[in-house]
Amino acid sequence: MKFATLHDVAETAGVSYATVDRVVNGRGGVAHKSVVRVQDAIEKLGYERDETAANLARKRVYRFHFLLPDDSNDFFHALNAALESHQTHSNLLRTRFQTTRVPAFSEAGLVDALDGIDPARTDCVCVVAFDTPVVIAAVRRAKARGLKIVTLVSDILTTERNHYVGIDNLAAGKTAGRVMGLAHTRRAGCILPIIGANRAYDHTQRLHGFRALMQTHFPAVRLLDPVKSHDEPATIHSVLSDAWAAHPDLTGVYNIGAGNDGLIDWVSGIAPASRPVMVIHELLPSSRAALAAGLIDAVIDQKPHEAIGQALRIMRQLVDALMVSQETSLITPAIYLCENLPPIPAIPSTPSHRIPS
Amino acid sequence: MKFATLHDVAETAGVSYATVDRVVNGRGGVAHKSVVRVQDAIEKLGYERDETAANLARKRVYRFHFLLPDDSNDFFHALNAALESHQTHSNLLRTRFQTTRVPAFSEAGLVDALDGIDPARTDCVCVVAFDTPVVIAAVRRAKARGLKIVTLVSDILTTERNHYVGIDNLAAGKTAGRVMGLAHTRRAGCILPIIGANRAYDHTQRLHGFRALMQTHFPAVRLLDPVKSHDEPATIHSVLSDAWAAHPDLTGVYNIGAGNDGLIDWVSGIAPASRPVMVIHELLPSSRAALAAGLIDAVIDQKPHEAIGQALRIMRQLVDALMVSQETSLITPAIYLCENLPPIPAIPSTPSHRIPS
DNA sequence: CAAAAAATGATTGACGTCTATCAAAAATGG
DNA sequence: CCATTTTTGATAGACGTCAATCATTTTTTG
Repeated sequence: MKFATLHDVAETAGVSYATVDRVVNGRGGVAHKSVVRVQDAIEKLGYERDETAANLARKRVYRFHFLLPDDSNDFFHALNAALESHQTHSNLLRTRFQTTRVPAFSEAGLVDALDGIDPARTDCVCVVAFDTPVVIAAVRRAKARGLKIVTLVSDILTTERNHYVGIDNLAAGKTAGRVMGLAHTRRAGCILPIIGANRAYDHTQRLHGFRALMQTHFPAVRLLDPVKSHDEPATIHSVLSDAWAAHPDLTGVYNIGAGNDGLIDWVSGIAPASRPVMVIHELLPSSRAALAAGLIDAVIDQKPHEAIGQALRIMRQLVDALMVSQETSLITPAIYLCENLPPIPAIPSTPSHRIPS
Repeated sequence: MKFATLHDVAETAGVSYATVDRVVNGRGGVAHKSVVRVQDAIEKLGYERDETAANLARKRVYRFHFLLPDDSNDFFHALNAALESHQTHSNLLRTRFQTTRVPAFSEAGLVDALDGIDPARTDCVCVVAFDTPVVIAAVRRAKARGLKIVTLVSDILTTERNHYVGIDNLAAGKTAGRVMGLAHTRRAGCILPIIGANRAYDHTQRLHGFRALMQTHFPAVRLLDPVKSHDEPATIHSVLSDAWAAHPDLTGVYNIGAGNDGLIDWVSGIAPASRPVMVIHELLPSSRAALAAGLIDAVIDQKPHEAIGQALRIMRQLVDALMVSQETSLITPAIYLCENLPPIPAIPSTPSHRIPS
């Protein structure tokens, strides 16, 4: 039941270890018949390279640098938590992390951070970028220095980064629409979409998806014009009060952006029997609690943990230089109702070495 | 930017490597002050054990044996596929798999398979068991031989296995209920639950959750008595035809068990505008296609891939003997609508060694 | 203070792979 | 057949940890 080693392969192939090494590592200078014999032996023994030993010998270490917005935005908190969770669980994979908080929405801050990354101590950068010429130029400089760039959550000009891991905002909006539509099966209604700002590309994408789906599949439901919230709880609260007064027939609210605390605050003052169907984004402590309490109906979540995991996988592949296809990995959104809330992740705190008792 | 090694720790602690080793591996016989110095050095250097080197040195190999029902049931196919997917991706973790197909519903077959597992070549068994005295006795014998036992999907007497990884069927039923309820927001309705058989514990659990949720939160919706399908497509088809004839006001169908092909077949003959809301279980090729085609509304999925992943994690922990708490890990169900279908997993086929071109 | 016990040091050979070097053998060409 | 070239063999030192041994030093105890 032991694993076959390269030495075993050499023995059953009837060649030396050196030859086997030349074959499996593609060093060339091996006669065809020897290649065949080695491959046959590998096949026969079911040999699988022990990647851990290989990485140990190669001294390969993945050095990743994350640039995350230093935003009060809940979602980035969740993203950060996801990153930390992955950090503690990925010591198996010889990965070193560095994280820099970049002032939110600061072009200069992002550019500075990018320019400050030393390719001598970093292999790959994962950045929540935005698509402006200045940032793109900084990304290009970083790539010229030999760094690999993965954009996260928010993409830039396709040709300049190596990969994008993100959220399929169109699908997210459509999913929200489908949930909302489900709640309007065989009945008319009136829905208020709330958007952070028109300039937020991801928000317009979601709105677009939401609208498209509602219009094709639920034409009996009336969509109000989206109102802007600037992602601020207080604004959302007042926006909702106004809308509720102006449209007594309101049957649904879809908050596309952040600031859900204001929404939750508002809805907790509405009679449950008559409150509109509430669909929001991002599963966070507050939205989770509101969902569990029955104040809102559905949360569309971007699965930050999965996004980070995906990013890490791709970053490793980039460093290993076995990255050819796919330039973008889209995360499909999850739907949470109050009955399928995932367990609250336990606090890691796993020392990698045993402390004697 | 290099990683600190145990030798580095020894040096900065001013002790020998041997002492450091004794500390971090808890071998005892170390003076308190030395322990402190080592711990301080670890802290100072930010040392983290290189698990890959440790596992290499330990020659630790996880040898897992899976006993899965050899059922035509779609779900077990999915489970099997998930297992295979994990197999190809987990060569990093020094894990050896063995899988035995056990004749479905055959107590004797399961017992034979369990008794046939040699503890000399297996560390941990993952089994889809059922809770009968004979099976429990076999599990007890296996444990007595030194094997660790993880039950999957279907649990047995709690005290006899080491861990249960499974599906929270109550939550699954409630989730289905919530989805169905959402589709009956502010309107009455009439729903037909279809069950495989009363004796299937998981089915009754789901039904229970479904009922409880509907009755408390959607009292205006009438629940018909559940009809039995024996999980057979043909039966489901005829059951649906009958119900549709008997209850022209039917607004929802919840199929708790398998046999969805019959359901899909039936629904494709109904006018989309008047068809009931269809909620079913398990995302499989056929149900996925039906969802995408708009023939059904929601699929509640048990995430077999995650379940297997969870089982593997726990099995490793059991073998490492760092398993104390938790006796059961419940998987929360996922909700799939046609807009948030996950990408179809790519075919792996990753040779672990490079083949020269 | 001597004897026993406890703690520490020094060292070594795995584990499976990578990488490199040097010598030896086999195939090739003229 | 000799001189090249190509292909192979043999070997050794990493990588970071585990596990074990044996010798030595320090501390404790009576």
